[in-house]
Amino acid sequence: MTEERKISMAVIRRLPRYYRYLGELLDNGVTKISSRELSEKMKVTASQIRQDLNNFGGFGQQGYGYNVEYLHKEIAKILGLDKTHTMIIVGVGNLGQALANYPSFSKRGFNLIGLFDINPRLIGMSMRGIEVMDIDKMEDFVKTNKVDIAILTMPKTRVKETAENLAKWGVKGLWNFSPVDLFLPEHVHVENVHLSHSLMTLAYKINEAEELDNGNDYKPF
Amino acid sequence: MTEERKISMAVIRRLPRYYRYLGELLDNGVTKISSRELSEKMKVTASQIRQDLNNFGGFGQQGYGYNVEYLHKEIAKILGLDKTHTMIIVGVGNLGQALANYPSFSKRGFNLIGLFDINPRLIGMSMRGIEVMDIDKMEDFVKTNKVDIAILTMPKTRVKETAENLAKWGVKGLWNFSPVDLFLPEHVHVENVHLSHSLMTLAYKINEAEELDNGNDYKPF
DNA sequence: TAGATTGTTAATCGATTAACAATC
DNA sequence: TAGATTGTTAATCGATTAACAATC
Repeated sequence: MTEERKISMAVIRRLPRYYRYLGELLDNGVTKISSRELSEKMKVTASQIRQDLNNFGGFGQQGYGYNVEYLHKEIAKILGLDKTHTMIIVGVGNLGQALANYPSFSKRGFNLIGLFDINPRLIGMSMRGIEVMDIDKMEDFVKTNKVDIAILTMPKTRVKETAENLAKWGVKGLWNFSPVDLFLPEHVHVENVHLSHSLMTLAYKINEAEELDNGNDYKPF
Repeated sequence: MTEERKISMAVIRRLPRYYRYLGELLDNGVTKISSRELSEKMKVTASQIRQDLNNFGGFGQQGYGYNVEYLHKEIAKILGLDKTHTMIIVGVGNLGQALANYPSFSKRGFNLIGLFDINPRLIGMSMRGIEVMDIDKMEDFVKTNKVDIAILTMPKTRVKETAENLAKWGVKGLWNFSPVDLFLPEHVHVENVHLSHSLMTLAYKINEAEELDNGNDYKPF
């Protein structure tokens, strides 16, 4: 029995950035890089980069550094980008349409195979060669097609119920854009994009900086 | 001289969730709540809630708990939601339009005052009562209007230069939706929304779960 | 007053950084 | 071989959780 090394999400969330940066190096014809060089360009410590990578194996070579192409590929494997994933979008409003038109997803093996909405004016329309279907047809669709990921870009009132149904029908991942917390069985993975939270965080940063400029600490009373 | 209590971003990023949840309680007519009750509903520890809040002051009352309305308002103040913020959107493609139509921003005091694009087919169009302007007019606009936040939803090739210009022209916060790292003077605050990173993280979770199901650890060789 | 729950200090846990032996 | 840089252990730092005295 191999030992369980539970890797923290803090590590995982840094990998896409490494991956992106290595992709840029690759495009620029760079073949090798050391953790120190990488750390300087990415403004993290070299130690962190080496620790992060060594959670998954020794990808470098002492005295040399890392082969860019190899490391790039290995990170892809860790993240599961060497596999293809099927996706549906539930709620084809502005945001849903924006995501449907995102070209870089399919490049990374995320293939959109279905669009669903409740709005009769949208049903039957075609985007990226995919017809928008009535949400009533979703259960059938999900059960007959293998759907890995459902993108939830619908009004928040219907998200909880929809998420629970999708989980029941075998969808493994939910990419949730609603300001709603989903508590689902642990075999269903949820990734939240809380845009309003992100904006509030930005407001905090701006606000805090101004208060410090004015020489004021935050005073509750 | 008041002491410097540098509050970590980990704490700040939890506040919007508390804020949202308290708002829901408020809508449901709940007037008081204890840290324990809150912790059970939000699936965090009561200790963490109390520690987080006590970074900013004592908002509760021993033996009673927290007044929902008061705490909700105080968190708003901490995040700077008691002030209004002006925003412009730079790049009115699918995602920019989606954000322009997001109703909840203005509810929280984030007011959209300008839309900019490079595409002649979009320039002159009107969204939410705001005309899309040529990006050439942006410098003038930013310098004559007080712009707090610029939402960057443009192609990544032009983001770096645009961000540097906006910083120079006095914009305090950038909400960056491009897969680009911005290194700017520290008085300019950047909040990144890296959708592709988020999706890759979801792919990892799905993938990892399957490998564990199959009894496989990740094997690099 | 007795019971409840905060505010806050102390203990624990986990993540990051530093250091260096291994090795290419 | 000498120099460089990894992989990995040890030290530090920070964040979370536990405990409890203060107090409403």
